[in-house]
Amino acid sequence: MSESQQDVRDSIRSAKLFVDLPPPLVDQLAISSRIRALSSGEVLFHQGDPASTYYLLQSGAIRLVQHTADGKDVTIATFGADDLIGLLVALNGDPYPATAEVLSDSVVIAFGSSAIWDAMNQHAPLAVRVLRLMGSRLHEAHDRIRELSVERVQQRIARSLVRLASKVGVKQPDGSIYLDLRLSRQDLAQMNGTTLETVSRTLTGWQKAGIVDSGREHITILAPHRLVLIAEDADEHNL
Amino acid sequence: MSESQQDVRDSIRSAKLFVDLPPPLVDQLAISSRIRALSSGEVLFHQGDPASTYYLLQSGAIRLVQHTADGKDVTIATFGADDLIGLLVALNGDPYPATAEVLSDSVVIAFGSSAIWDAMNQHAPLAVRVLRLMGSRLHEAHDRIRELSVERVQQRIARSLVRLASKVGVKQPDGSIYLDLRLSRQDLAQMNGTTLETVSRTLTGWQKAGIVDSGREHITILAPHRLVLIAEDADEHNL
DNA sequence: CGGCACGTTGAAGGGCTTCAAGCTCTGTGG
DNA sequence: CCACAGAGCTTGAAGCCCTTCAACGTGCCG
Repeated sequence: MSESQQDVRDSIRSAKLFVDLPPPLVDQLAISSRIRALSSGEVLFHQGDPASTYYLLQSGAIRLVQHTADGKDVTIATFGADDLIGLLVALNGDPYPATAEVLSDSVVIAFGSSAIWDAMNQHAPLAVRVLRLMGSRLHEAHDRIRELSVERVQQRIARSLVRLASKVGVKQPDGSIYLDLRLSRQDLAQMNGTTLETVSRTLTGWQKAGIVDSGREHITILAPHRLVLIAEDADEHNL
Repeated sequence: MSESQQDVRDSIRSAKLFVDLPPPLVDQLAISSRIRALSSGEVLFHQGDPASTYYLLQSGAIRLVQHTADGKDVTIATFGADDLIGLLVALNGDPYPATAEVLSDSVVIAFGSSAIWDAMNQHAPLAVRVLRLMGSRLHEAHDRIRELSVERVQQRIARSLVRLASKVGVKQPDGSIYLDLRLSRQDLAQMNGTTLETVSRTLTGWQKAGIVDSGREHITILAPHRLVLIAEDADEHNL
C-alpha cells in the first residue's frame, strides 16, 4: 500500500464520524478517497457541477453559497470540522445546488460517490451517525428560517457572530473572542440576508458601544455576553 | 393476529417508503405501530413534548410550526403524503422542536421510537430512502432560506401558493387550481415571514388582476402561469 | 341572530435598501 | 521602497417596502 493511502487511512480512522469503523471497512473507504488541502478563498465545487464526490471536513471552515439569477449571493450554511459536505446530492445524483467556498485553510477527505454507502450498509452505527448529522443540519436550517422570518437584521447579525464564535472563535486571555477567518462586511451581509452597508452601520454602532472590535475582514468580540443578549432578546436597541 | 394489526400491516405495505420491505420486517414494524386519523385543526404533537414517536403521513397535510418567545408563530415546513414527521428528533431523543398541526383531514401511521431503526439495520434500501427523504427536506429548507434572504414578500407568497398547489391542489375543469385546505391570511403570513395585512393586500391585488380567487380560508388559483411568473421572476409589480 | 373569528382598508412611520461619494487599508510592481 | 490601484469600508441622503395600529366590514356557526 502506498504511503499516501496510509495517510488517508489514518485520517479516516481519526475522524469522529468513523470512530468505530472496523479496519477492513476503513481500508475499503480509503481506496476511493484522497486528502485535499485547501487555502482560504479556494472553491471546493461550483453550483451546477455534477456531484460525483462528497467531502468530510477535517479542519478549517467552509461555507455553502447559492448564486441567484439576479447576481446576489446567499450563504446557506457554514461548516466546521467533522461536517459532511455534498453527501445528499451525491446520493441523489443531482448537480451541486450551491458553491462550496473555503473560509479558512482547510483539510478535507474526498470520497467517491458510493463508497460511504457501502460502508453504511455493512456497518449500521455509521448510518445512524450520518442520519444524526443530517438531523442537526436540518435543525439548524429550520432555526435560520425562523430567524429570517421574525427577527430584525441586528439580531440576525449578532446571532451569526455568536455562531461563528462557537465554530472558529479563539478565546483571548482578556476574555474577548477572535474570529479566526477572513470575514468581510459583504460576507456577513449575505449570511443574514441584508446589505453590506447595514452590516457596516451595525458594527460601527457595536464598536462605539464596546461590544466588538472590527477591522478590515476581521472581527473580535469584546463582550460576548452583550452580543448574546442582542441575539436572544432583541432589546439592546439603545446603542 | 388482531384485525387492527392486519390493517396496520396493509397500510405499511402500501406506503411508498416501505415498498420493498420484506414481509417479516413489515410484521415487526406493525407490532409497535398504529394508525391514527386526524381532522383539520388537530395537533399531532406540541413543541416541547418528549419525542417518543414519529409518524408517516399517509394522506392529508400537516404543517410544522415554531412558537417564538414573543408569541409569534412561524411555519417551518409543510408535509404531504409519504412524508416522515419527527423521525430525526426521535432518533436523537430531543423533545419536539415544533408543533405539528393538521391542515386537512389526515391519516398517519405512528411508530415507536426504535422500530424503524431496527428495520433500517436489517434492510439497507430503507435507509437510503430515509436519507434521500432527509436530503430533499434539507434542500427545501435551503431554498426557503434563500427566498427569505433575497426575495420580496409578494414573491414569497406567490411561491408558497405554487408550492401548496403542487401538494394539495385540485385541478378544476377550467384549468384553475383549488387548494384543498383551510388557509387563512394569518396562515399564509406565518409561512412567509410577513403579516396578515400584507397578505390581504397582496391577495386583493391579485384578485383584481384575475390571478386568484380567494375567500374566507380558501384560495383558488385562476392563472397558475402568472403566479409562477411572479414567484420566479419578481417583475409583475404593475398590478 | 348575535358573537366572534376572519378579512379589508387606511394612515403613519420606521427599518432597511439603494444610490452615491469619498475614505482607508493592503499588496504589488516598478 | 514607495506609489498607485483596487478591494474593502464608511457615511449620508432619499425613499420604498412593509409593519404597526386602528377601525370597520363580513361571513359563519352555534
